[in-house]
Amino acid sequence: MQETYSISELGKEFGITTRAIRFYEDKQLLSPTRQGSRRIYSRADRTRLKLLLRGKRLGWPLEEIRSVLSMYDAGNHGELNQLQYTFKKIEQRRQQLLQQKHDIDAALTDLDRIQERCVSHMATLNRCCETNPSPKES
Amino acid sequence: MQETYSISELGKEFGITTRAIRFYEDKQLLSPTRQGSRRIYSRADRTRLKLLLRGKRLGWPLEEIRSVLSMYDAGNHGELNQLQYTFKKIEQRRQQLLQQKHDIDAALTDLDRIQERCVSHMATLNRCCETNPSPKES
DNA sequence: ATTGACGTTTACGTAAACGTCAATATACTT
DNA sequence: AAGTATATTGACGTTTACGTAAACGTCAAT
Repeated sequence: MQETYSISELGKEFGITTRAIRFYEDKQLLSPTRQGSRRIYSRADRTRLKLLLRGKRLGWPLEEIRSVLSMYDAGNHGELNQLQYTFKKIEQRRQQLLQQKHDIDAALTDLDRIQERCVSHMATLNRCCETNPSPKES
Repeated sequence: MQETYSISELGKEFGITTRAIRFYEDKQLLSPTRQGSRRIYSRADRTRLKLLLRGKRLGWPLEEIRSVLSMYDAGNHGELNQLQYTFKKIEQRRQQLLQQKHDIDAALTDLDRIQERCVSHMATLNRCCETNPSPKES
């Protein structure tokens, strides 16, 4: 496992363009160090990117992803009010995630039903016009 | 429960603008009947809209939502190849949903950890400067 | 010395998903 | 008849999330 990564390495690993990665930096989601003008990504940076992409798969806009990523940083320090605020924010996020989970379960149930209907209709078609009656081994 | 709905009724019920609803129609996601020029939404139309919004909560682009909605229609009829195609598509969608579910579980676990760290740090703060030592009832 | 791979910034383009008027029509109410 | 509420289409604007060049730097290998 490497210590640092170039921008194109990360791009290849995660299947995104370097343009996208630079864009995320522009939006304050990443902040790699530099060697001259070149970006050097640490393991922590890589993890951040990974989390970012997970957020994307869950359909979050970048702005929300940014606020979630800030929670990862904010859990350890800061003043009492800040921590309480973070705590609350996390609760809200949790509720949204549970809502999404319900939506997923509902969608999966729906897909089950549709697939069943699909199968039974295919069976009907097979009974109606038997062009391919139980193939035997040669 | 009503038989039909106006566009603004649906908008209010689901917390979206009529502009959005018309936009969805423009994109072939809805197709209400008309009374003159006015849109009349049936229960089936309402259900479709509900499914659409579920897709939105899961972060799907409208184009994907359209293809998913078409599965709901396509399960019952059509030729064998069509049904097999639909079947395959459903499988793909199922995989994506399972992926999302994993992402959600991972995110929930992360939130747990952050919150714990939050709490323990708050406890530390309390031990350090006891400005509010265990309030008693008056 | 040049080629090629990789990197940089700057700038303009674009698709998706609506928002925001404006002008107009229809329907009900007072 | 006039006002109010609700509807329509059409056109243009906006935000998000990048894509797509353009023009240039850097370094290693040929």
